[in-house]
Amino acid sequence: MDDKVDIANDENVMPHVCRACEARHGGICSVLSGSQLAALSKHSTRKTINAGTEVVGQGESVGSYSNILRGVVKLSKMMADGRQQIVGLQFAPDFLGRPFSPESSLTAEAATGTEICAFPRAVIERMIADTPGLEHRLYDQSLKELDEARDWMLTLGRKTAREKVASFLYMIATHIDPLADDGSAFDLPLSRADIADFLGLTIETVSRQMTKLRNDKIIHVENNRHVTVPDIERLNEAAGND
Amino acid sequence: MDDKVDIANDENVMPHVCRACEARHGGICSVLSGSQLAALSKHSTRKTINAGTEVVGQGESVGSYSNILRGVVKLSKMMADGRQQIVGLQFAPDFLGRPFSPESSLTAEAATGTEICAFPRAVIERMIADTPGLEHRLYDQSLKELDEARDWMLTLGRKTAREKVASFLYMIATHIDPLADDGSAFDLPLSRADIADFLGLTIETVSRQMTKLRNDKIIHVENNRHVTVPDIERLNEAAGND
DNA sequence: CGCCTGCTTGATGGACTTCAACATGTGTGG
DNA sequence: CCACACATGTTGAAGTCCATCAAGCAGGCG
Repeated sequence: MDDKVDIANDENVMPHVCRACEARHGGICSVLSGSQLAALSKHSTRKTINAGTEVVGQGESVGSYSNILRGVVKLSKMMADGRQQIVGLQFAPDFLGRPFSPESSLTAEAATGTEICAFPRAVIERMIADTPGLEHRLYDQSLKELDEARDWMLTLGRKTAREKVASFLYMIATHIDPLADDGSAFDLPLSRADIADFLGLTIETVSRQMTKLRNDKIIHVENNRHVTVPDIERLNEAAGND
Repeated sequence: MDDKVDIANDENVMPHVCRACEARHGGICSVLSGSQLAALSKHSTRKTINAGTEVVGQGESVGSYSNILRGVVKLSKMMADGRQQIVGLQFAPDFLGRPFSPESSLTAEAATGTEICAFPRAVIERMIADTPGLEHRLYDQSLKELDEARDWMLTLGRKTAREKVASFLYMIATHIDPLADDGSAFDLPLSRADIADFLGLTIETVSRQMTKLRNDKIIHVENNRHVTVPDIERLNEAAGND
């Protein structure tokens, strides 16, 4: 009844759906006890989201938070006249949502086919209040996102189009395939239009810089989406990071 | 001896230096008990920092965290060839430092004459571990900074030079003088060079856009630093926020 | 096949940078 | 007190990078 649960016993309480879940390793669920997982899973729903579908709209009130189980979610902001900027990409097993804010200041949209595990706002917020470890885990993610956002500000403000495109490719290469010290291949999770919105460029400029990087043998492209990087350090140089 | 301290008694323990301190209201110290303040103040040192002096350098290991008591601190990143981007501005009573990271990925420099209250890393980190309320307060600030960084990414990536300068002026006006619904006057905390580094522009472009905004009667400038805004809504429009 | 969507390539123009000169203010030393 | 250097900011002219406008290409699908 109280919270002094026997650990072994507690583990047995862990819901079936959570046992094989990716978010248990690295996601916020990794800091929850078996009984907490059980409580949470009662209110959670898994959803599959097609590429291009909006999860949360800019200015909408937010009813739920989620874990990303698979896929890539893009966070973007739009101006009244339609100009758009992608301000963040989130990968599994990131937590999706802005705690303590009743409405969203940005749009979250699936960039690829995506699977999420959604919980009602109130349940998560109560659990945050009760579980310092959970808040710590969320704080850690927000610090990571802040570091990434600031890195990206340097890219947006001071890099050339070529460096921007190279920076984007380098970021994707290291995120998708974290252990690729040398040689790396991946599918781009974003269309040219999305890449342009991420880099503050136009589609045409992105395309042109991609072909230039291809001509310079820094990348190799197949089917417009599949990229191989023979020497990741050369790409990093092209991105302006020395 | 233990932590069950009588509240009234606890308040009496509050150090003299903290009683009149701005950081007790709104700063992280606002969530600490009197005895915690006492423990912290034993290790704290007040410092006055002249404009232009570096507090922490990019890549340096960080020995201490601080509260900003007065002034404005700019956070910036620099590329190997000297290109620079300011990625954040911090005002009193913000907390200065990146918890859980042994070395800084950015440079912190006083933009104006600044006063800080510095604590050793270890003391703060131990106190964070013991005090959920403190971690929550820091989490809150990092969420606020993340929101600001993402707003700024839209500005850097998608706005014109005129809109960028107007956005900067609007941001300063609302930060310095939070209750100015209509009509507002302030001193710019940043030089033209700093503003350019903040906006991803050159000094000359900033200067030109300032004179255009002046000619359009959206702002009025005295002595290059003192700005008055007759109608804050017109400035907000010029910034592209409708 | 025809139409669509996503991507590439080319030609032109414009916004911002670069280079340069000039203005203003401030401190220093004769 | 003026002469001078130096830092900060403004203004002008020329050049460059990227956006815009426009056409064409390749793959998917009714």
